[in-house]
Amino acid sequence: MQQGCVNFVFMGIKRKTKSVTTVLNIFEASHDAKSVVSLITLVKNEMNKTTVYRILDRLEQDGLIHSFNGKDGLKWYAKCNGCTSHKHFDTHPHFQCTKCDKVECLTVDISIPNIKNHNIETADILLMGQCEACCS
Amino acid sequence: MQQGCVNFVFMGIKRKTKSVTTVLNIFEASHDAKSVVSLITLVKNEMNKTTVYRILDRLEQDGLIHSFNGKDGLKWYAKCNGCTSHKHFDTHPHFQCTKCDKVECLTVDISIPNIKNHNIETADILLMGQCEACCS
DNA sequence: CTACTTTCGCAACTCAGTTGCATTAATGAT
DNA sequence: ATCATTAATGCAACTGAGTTGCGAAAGTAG
Repeated sequence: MQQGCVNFVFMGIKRKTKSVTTVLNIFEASHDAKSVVSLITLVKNEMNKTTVYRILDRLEQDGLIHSFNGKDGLKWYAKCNGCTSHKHFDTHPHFQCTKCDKVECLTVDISIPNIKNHNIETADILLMGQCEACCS
Repeated sequence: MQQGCVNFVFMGIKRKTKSVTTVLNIFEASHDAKSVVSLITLVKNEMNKTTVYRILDRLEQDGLIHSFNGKDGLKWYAKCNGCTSHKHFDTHPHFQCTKCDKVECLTVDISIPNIKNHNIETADILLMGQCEACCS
């Protein structure tokens, strides 16, 4: 018998704790992506790093946020417009600034060609260069 | 005054040691990408892991191989056709199989759109799915 | 062969991410 | 409101990729 939080479709999150709310609020506040490392620093007075990792896992399971690797191989998370549904299907590209490291979700569509004898399911696309602030 | 190895344009590699030859031969033998982890295992009887990291660094400086992050954030290297020159300009996509983890350099061109107020310099594109062997 | 300098091996380290377990707290049931 | 259940948390210890410093080994020019 399932209990609570019926709005979380995949039941990654089953109890809405203070920590979960804190993390969710951060993602609501800005749609910019955040590295796990920066998130841990951001909430270090409120919760343990293990908790951060586990909450991010669960939020991703529920399709509320999505993850990808930044240019240094570190893990980043973001809540983009496409993240509202559990039908989260993600080929949208990300942009990371090579000067300030900021990461943005891009709304442009990049078409993935078919590759002979390969079954393509997803794509991670990371564009790199200078962001608006660092361009000028 | 520069010495030796005049064919290495950026002088990452200055001395052709046994270890360098070993690593280069691996990349010559197959154009499939290799993770650093697998390379270290492959040559563990011949050299130290620190040496592997340093040789890969130098070979990349010289444009003989190129690097990128795999789906788990681990570093991979490959020698593709485009790697022959020091004018190595790399937007070619990679493919990683979600079943067997194998990575291939793809020769298809994926066009990167311009992003408003952003200066795009490079792109890491990783397609994922099933490779030829794992499709059937 | 010698001198110079790159490269290597080793050991110790950093840091992201994980795991196990005991404790805490959110939730449904009473 | 209280109780029982079990998800979620904190902590400490761990794993594993990648890095660093330094003394020793080995290429290369002369």
